[in-house]
Amino acid sequence: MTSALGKITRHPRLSEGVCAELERRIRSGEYAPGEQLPTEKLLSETFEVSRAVVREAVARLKADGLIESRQGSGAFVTVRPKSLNFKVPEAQQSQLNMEHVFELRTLVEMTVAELAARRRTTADLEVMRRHLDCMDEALKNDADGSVADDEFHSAIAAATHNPLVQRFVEFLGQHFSESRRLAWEGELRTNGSPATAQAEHHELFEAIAAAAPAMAREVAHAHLCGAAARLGLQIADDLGEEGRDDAKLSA
Amino acid sequence: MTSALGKITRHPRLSEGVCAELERRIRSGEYAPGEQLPTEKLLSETFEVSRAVVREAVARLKADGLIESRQGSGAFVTVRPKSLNFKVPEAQQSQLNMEHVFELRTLVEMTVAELAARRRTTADLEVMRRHLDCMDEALKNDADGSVADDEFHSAIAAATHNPLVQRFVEFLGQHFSESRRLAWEGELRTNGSPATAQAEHHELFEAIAAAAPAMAREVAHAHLCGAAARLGLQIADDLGEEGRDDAKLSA
DNA sequence: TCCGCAAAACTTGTCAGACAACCTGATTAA
DNA sequence: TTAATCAGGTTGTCTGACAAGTTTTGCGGA
Repeated sequence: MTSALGKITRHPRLSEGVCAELERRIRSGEYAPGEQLPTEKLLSETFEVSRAVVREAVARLKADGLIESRQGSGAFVTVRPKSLNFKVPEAQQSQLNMEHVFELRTLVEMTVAELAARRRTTADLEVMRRHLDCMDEALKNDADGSVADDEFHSAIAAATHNPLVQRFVEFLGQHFSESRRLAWEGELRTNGSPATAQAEHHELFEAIAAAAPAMAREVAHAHLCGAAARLGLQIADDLGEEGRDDAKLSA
Repeated sequence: MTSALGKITRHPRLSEGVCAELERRIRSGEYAPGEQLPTEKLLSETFEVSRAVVREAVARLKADGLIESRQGSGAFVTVRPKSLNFKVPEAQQSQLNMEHVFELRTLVEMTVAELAARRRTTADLEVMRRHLDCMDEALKNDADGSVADDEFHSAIAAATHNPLVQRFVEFLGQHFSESRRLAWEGELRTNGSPATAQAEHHELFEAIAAAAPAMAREVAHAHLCGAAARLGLQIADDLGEEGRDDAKLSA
């Protein structure tokens, strides 16, 4: 029953199969933007499932902003995919994808560190200090400091006083929460990774506390590049080096 | 059957009301992370709706990553909201919120322009050039150049050769697609806004074409600050001015 | 022929009940 | 004590029906 395309695989949740197939058809352009997609009745017959399953799949796609439905009229592919949510492709095993995520993260957190150095209040600094101490403690006791690690980065983002920026930094950070726990608890520990990272954290904190934006930016860059390297990710190194930017021009 | 008494409002889609109420309870901590939330049967009785409605609301929250359900066991609030999607709060009317979005956008696109100046190929430049010409044309003919505007910014992001970065830039840009169309067609047009913006676009293109990262960053900053001002948004101006960063320190 | 308007025919939204698949905890037997 | 079994609860799916809203149809009148 699982012919190549157009059908749905049966074993997982039925609605997920329908959902995936519908999403594929929309993204492939088989259902064009603005077009009305088949009625729930027709879809349920096509996929050989009940209408309830189709409705659940459609509900999910509505939540994702891919389709809109009007009672009595039908369901339509959203004209301008004003998808109000941003999601990272599921292919998380992909090394390349993780490198892309990490580059975006680096790109953002560098400027975030810079802004934090300009905007941080003493209250912001206290929060950072607390999480920094937590990590120091964890380092001494061979404990897991990954949570404090997360929260330290989050505290820096909070110092921009832009809640959206903070949420985005947290969002990106979540993609590496596993990696970070491994760095604190796994084999990498014996490698001295946490100690190195913590030294960088101290540098970063000092730069922000000293209200030195350019330095904070630079240190954040170094820290994130180091973190990427420790995770075995290769990211381009052309993000930093503010000073010699346009020197390259003549070359 | 009879409508809610302070529970859920009835007029919109019934499932949306349930969804909103459940999300509120989760975010408020009433349903703590990891906790099992009430059974569908119980929820349907509480809200006085059918189980189908509850299921649809739950499906949406599952799609958002707030809850997970296991057949036979129950539905649980996701322990660490590893929400694999990032969404901007719905309160779009909020001026403050839009300013936060715009600041995030500025923050990202500045560095994106910088990266584009380093990584762009001649093919990338051609694409930018095409959209730039489109806008020139639209400017002459009093036509709508907002689509080309979108695509110009997207083309710059594409020149980073990081698809995730491109998607994120497009995502943030979508939040201003309406505003941008108004700028091209509405009252702002008589104000000369599109002409000013287009001049900045040319500058940005030149900087990227000349492989001048620092200049591209600076120009992008100016362009976005200008765009914010034209939209009546007030965003902080402490994002640019790389050169005199640490001069402030002594002050 | 053309127009206006009401009825018919869909389509989505909601409801109700039932069964299947699955998990959990308690009971019972070895 | 330990292991198998059973009963109850929970989500997943199915079926059929009606409510609410939209679109098309078709008829009567101009």
